Amino acid sequence: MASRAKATILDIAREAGVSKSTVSLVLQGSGLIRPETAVKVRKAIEDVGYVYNRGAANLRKAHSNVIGMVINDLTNPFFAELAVGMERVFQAAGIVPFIANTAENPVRQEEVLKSLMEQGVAGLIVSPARGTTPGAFRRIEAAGVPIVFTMRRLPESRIPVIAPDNHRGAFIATEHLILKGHRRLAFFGGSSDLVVYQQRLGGFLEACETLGIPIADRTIVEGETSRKGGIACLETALAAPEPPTAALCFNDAVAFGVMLALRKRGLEAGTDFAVVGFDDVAEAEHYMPALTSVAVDTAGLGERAAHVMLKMIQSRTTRAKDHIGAVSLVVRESCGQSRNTRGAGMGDAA
Amino acid sequence: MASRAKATILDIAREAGVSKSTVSLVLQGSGLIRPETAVKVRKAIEDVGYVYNRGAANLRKAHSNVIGMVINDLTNPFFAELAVGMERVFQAAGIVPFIANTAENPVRQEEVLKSLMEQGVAGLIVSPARGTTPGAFRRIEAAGVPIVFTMRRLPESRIPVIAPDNHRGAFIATEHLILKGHRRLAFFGGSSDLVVYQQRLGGFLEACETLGIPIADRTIVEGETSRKGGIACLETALAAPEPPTAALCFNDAVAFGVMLALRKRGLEAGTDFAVVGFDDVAEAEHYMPALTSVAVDTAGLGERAAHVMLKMIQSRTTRAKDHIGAVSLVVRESCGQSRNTRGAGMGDAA
DNA sequence: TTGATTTATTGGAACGTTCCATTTATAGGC
DNA sequence: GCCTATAAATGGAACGTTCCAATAAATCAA
Repeated sequence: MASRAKATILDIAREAGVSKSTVSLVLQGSGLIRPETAVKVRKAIEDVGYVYNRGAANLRKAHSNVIGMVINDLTNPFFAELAVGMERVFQAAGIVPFIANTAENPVRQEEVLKSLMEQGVAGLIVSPARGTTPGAFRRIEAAGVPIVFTMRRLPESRIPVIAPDNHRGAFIATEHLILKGHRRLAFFGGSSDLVVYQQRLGGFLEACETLGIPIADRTIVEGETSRKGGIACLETALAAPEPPTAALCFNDAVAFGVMLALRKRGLEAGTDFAVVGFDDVAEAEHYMPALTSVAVDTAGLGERAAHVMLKMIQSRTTRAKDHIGAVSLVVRESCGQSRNTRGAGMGDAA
Repeated sequence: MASRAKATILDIAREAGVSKSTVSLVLQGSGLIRPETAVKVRKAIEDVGYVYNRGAANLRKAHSNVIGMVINDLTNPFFAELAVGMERVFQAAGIVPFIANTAENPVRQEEVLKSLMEQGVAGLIVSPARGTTPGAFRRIEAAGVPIVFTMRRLPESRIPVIAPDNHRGAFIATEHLILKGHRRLAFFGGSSDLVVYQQRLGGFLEACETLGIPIADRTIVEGETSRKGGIACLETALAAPEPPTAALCFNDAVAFGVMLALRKRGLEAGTDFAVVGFDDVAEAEHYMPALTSVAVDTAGLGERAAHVMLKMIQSRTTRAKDHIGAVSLVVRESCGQSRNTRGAGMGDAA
C-alpha cells in the first residue's frame, strides 16, 4: 500500500504476469484484451496503488486533455459564474480544466500562460488582463494551441471571442431609462482602454443620440469596476450643478456601489435615482432594492466557450467564429416601479 | 516563426551549434556555461519559438513545481480572497498554482484530485467538499504528496489544517451581542455535518452558557450557507412566538441574506435586529448598514497555507503543524451603535 | 492435417528532458 | 615546453508511457 517509490506500468505488469503493453491497453480501455485479463490487471493496479503518469503519456501521444482557463479577476463573482458554466461542459467531456488567476496583471498573465504552455495544455480559454500587449498571444498561436477569448477581446486580434452583445445591452438599458422619463443620464465605471467599455459606452451613447438626449445632459464617469468605483462615481456625478437622475453602470459591482452611496445620502435607488447594472449576477436579484440589470446568460457563455474550445481541439483548428450572445434587460426595482418587462435579445453574429 | 512541429531542445542545439546538454544547462540557468554560449543559445531559443516541455522534464526529475488548489465553492468570494493570498506567495516562489473547483461535490472532487495527481503535482491545498469520505485522501497520502487542508478539516484525518479559530470567533461575537443587552439569540445557517459548523456553533453555545442565556432563549436554524439560506433562516426564526432579537450567522453570505430579509419586512439591521457575520469578506465593510463580522484574515490564511505547503515540499515531509489563525471582531453598524471596539485574537495552537 | 483468419499478447523504439561520467579546451605553474 | 588543474561542453542512459509491427494462440474452412 504505502510503497515508497511510485509504481509504474511495469510494476503492474509484473504483478499481473502480463506485459507492459497489455497494461497500457487496459488503461486505455481497449477492447482488444480478454476480459479476464483486464480484470486481473485492474486488480494489480489497485494493489500497487498506481497513479497514471500523464506527463509520460503526453510525451508519446502529443495531445493532452488539459485545458487552461485564464481569468483576470477571480474576485468578481461574474467570472466564477462563467467558470462554473465551462466546468459543466468540460466535466461531461471528462476533462478537468485548470483555472489560473492573473489578477488583472499582464506580467502575471505572461507567467501563467507560460506555465500552462509548458504543462502542454490542449487549449486555452482566456479573459485577458487589462493592458495585455497585442503580441502577448503570438507565441501561443504560433505553437498551434487553440485559444478562445471570453468577455474581452484584444483590439486587433484574430482570436475568436465569446462575449455578450455589449452594445445592444447598453442600448436597451439606456432606452429603458429614457422611456421612463429620465433626461439627464450617466454612464458609470469602467475605463476606456477596454474594448468592452467602448462597446457598452457606445450603446449608451447611441441610445442617447437616437432618443434625443443632448450631449450636455450625458455624464460619463470612468472608474474602477467594483463597488468602491461605483461609490466614487456617484459622488462625482452628484457634485455637478445639474446632476443626472439615472445611471447605466458598467457592471453590477459598480451598480451595487452606486446604490450603497445613494443610501448613505439618504436617497433610495428606484425612487430618487434610477440605476441599471450589467451582467445580472446572482446577487442582483436578491439585492434591496433588487437591481435592474442586463442579463448576459453568464453560465451560457461559459458553456458556449467550452464547446467552441472542444470543437477546435477536435478538429485541430485554431480558428472559430465569434459568438455574440443574446442579452436581455431584467427589470426589477432599482429604476422605478417594477413592471415585469423583458427587452429583446439577439442571436449569433459575425 | 510558425514552425509546424514543435521545437525541442535538439532543434535549439542544432541552431546554436552546441549539444543538447548545453542547451539543457542554459535552460536551468547553470553557471557552468560560458556567458557568450548562453547568449547564443538563448537567441536560438527565441528564434525557433521553443516552449519548454515540463512533462518530459518531470519524467526525469521527479519533482514538479506544480501545486494544485482544490476549492469547494469558487462562487463564494471568501474562497477567491483565500486564493489570492496563496497566489501572492506562490508567485514570489515562481510557482503557478492551478485552481480547480469541486462545486461542493465529492464525486467531482475525486475526479479533480485524480487529474491533479496524474499531472504530477508537488502538493495539494484543499478545502474539502461537504460529504468527503474519510478515505478520499488515503491514496494521495500513500503516494507521499503533501496535502494541507484550509478552512475545513476532515473528522479523523492527520492532515495539517490551516483555519481560523472558529470557536473563539463565535464566542467573542456572541459575547458582544449579549453585552449589548440581547437575551434571545439565534445562530443562523450552516449544517451540522461540517466540522466548522460545530466549532462555530460551539463557540456560540459556550458564550450563551457562560453569560447565562437559558437554552429556551437560544434559536438554532440550520440552512444553506448563502444569501438565500440567510433569508430562509430569518423567516423561520421570526415565525416563532418569542423570536430572537439578534443573530450570529455562520458566514457573511448568510448575514447578508438576513439583512435583506429584514429590510423586506421593513426592519432595519442594527436598530430592530442585531446581526453579526463571520469571515469579514470585503463586501461587509461596504454594505448598508455595514456588517459587524468576525475577521479571520482570509488572505493571511491563504498565505500561511502556501508557506506551509512550500516548506513541506522543500523538506520532503508530509506532516506539518496545524495553524489556527487569530480572529477579531470588527464592529460596524449591523448590531447597534457603532463603537469601534476590536476583540482580541490568539496566535498559534497545537 | 494444413493453411488462412481472427483474437490476444508482446517487445522495442520513440517521445523530450536531465544528469552522470567523460572528453575537450583553456589556463596556470614550473 | 610539459604536466596539472580548472572550466566548458558533450554523449548516452534513463524516466514512464504509447504504438507499431510482430508473435503466439485459438478458431475455422477445406
